[in-house]
Amino acid sequence: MAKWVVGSAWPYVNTVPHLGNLVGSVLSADVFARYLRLKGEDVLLVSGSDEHGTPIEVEAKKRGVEPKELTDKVHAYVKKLFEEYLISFDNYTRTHNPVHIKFVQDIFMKIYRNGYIFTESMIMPYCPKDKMFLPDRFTVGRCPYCGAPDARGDQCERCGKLLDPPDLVNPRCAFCGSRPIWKKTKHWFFDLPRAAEGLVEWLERSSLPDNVKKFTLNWIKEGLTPRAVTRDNKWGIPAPFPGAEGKTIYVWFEAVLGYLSAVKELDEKNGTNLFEQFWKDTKSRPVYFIGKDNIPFHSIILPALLRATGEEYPLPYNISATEYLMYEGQKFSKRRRIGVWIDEALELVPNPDYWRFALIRMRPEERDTNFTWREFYRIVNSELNDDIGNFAHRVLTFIERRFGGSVKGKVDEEVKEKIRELHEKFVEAMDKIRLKEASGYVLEMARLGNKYLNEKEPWRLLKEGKEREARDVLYTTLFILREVALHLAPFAPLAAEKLWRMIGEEGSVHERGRLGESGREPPERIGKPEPLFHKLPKDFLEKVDQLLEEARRKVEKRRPI
RNA sequence: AGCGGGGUAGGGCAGCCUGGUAGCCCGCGGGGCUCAUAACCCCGAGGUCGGUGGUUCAAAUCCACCCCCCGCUACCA
Repeated sequence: MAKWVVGSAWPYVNTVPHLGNLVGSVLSADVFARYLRLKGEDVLLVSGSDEHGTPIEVEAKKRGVEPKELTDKVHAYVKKLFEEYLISFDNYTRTHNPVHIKFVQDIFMKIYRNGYIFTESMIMPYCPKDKMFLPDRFTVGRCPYCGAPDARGDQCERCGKLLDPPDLVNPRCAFCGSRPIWKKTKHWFFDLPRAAEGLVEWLERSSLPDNVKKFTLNWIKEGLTPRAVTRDNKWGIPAPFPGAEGKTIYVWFEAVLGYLSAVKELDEKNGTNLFEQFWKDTKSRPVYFIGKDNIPFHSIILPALLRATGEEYPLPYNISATEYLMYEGQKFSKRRRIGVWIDEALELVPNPDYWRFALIRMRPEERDTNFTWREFYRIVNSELNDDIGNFAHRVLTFIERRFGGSVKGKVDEEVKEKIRELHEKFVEAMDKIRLKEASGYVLEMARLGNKYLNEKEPWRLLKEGKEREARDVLYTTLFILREVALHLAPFAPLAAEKLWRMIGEEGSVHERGRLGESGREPPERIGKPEPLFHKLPKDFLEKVDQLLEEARRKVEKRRPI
């Protein structure tokens, strides 16, 4: 039995996550973690709010509150939302917690002592009025190429040219508009090229997915360079290096360490010894769920950081980097209000199973995919409700009405064999983290059941007095239903549990190791049949824009940001 | 601009690595069944696989160039 640390990218709390964020990281990680538990593996699912960095500091400043005050609220809000989506975190924590802060400082001091940190001086724009160094994008001015008046220091949005702050004509501070001065500052750099030595060999031999492997190898081929790990921000983790007072650790270099500190935090809370078991054993298996923009931080930088401590940590066992979910053909955009945010989604359609299943069915595993309402409607109404829900209902009501709720017979061998094949395909896909593909096999099970029922026509058998044959047929479809519940569990936990009870099973379908019971015969006595799902109304597609507007208005009142 | 990923029936996607009658779901047309939440099952129509050129007996699949979309490109997370 392996030890798995399943980590999902840490949501940055300057905003509420949208559906694309959800499917790319947290939801996918949860589905995978649930699958592993179902297989009987030892799993820790961890993530948390990424709350340091300039954008938060700026937002807090704008509101006249302390950054902590702001992130307290957003963290609580987002954490509750993930609970509503039934994300089964073992620890959903935050980067501004004492355990993480100390852990990060310890790690960086080890790296420092091992000689992977050096300093370099640089000249940066500094706003005398706000008393802070200005990150590139917070210095604005006239673009030297196209003359746009509000070009940012990193790039001109009008002509797309990449800039450096000194290029700007009449530069000014993005917050107060005053003219920045150029001031010398010192930063601490991480010697990534040295720390990453040997990682190429690991990568080439690793079984990481093609997109991650290729991207990373290419990234390395283009040449690794030392990266600045300190910032002149106030809001963040104080850099522990001698002489670095007033500096903080760049968020990217500390948030990824949260996968480790989150486990440490569990130990401190519960007096357990999980960190040793899950993080200090090189045979344990860290798996990360991230978006495609995030690959090198997980495939290179985190491993290099850990390696530079001189201690032994497991390398990434797998990294599932999804492409992007688009919204009706466009990019999700907070500013332009394009898309659906996770609080609005539940306000609009309150059942988390519907969103979970639909999002996994649209999961951008190989390429960008498109969230469309039409597709959402199709998945909920036709896949969940008709194929699965109605199959369950027709089987169970038939057993209730014609057999008084109890049936026992012989399970069709051919069906058993087909289910076994689907189960194997399911496991294979899941192991490769092809969650969308795996969800398809659950549907195939239900379709197999529907087809079997249509072909065998037990209602006709009863009329012809062939009661024993009818019993065999119904017991066989009950067998299929049991498999549907089992395999649906990671995707739609509520419905799977309900179905599990309705077929008369004991305990919870989510019990550890339950997937190993695939192929067993179902109980004889069923529970009370009830519809598993309900369709979205026929006029849903015509009304959805209006409904979304209403949901958005409601949700915005309680949103902290 | 450079690098990476992608462009396959009306919609959503798989196939491409390991060339050889183009596949799945929805929608549409026809039929069947009546146990079921007007659900289910079967049959059918619909694609010159972004464009051009090349390699090959044979290309969605390999190569080159072009067009469009997405991401990354060191202080934005």
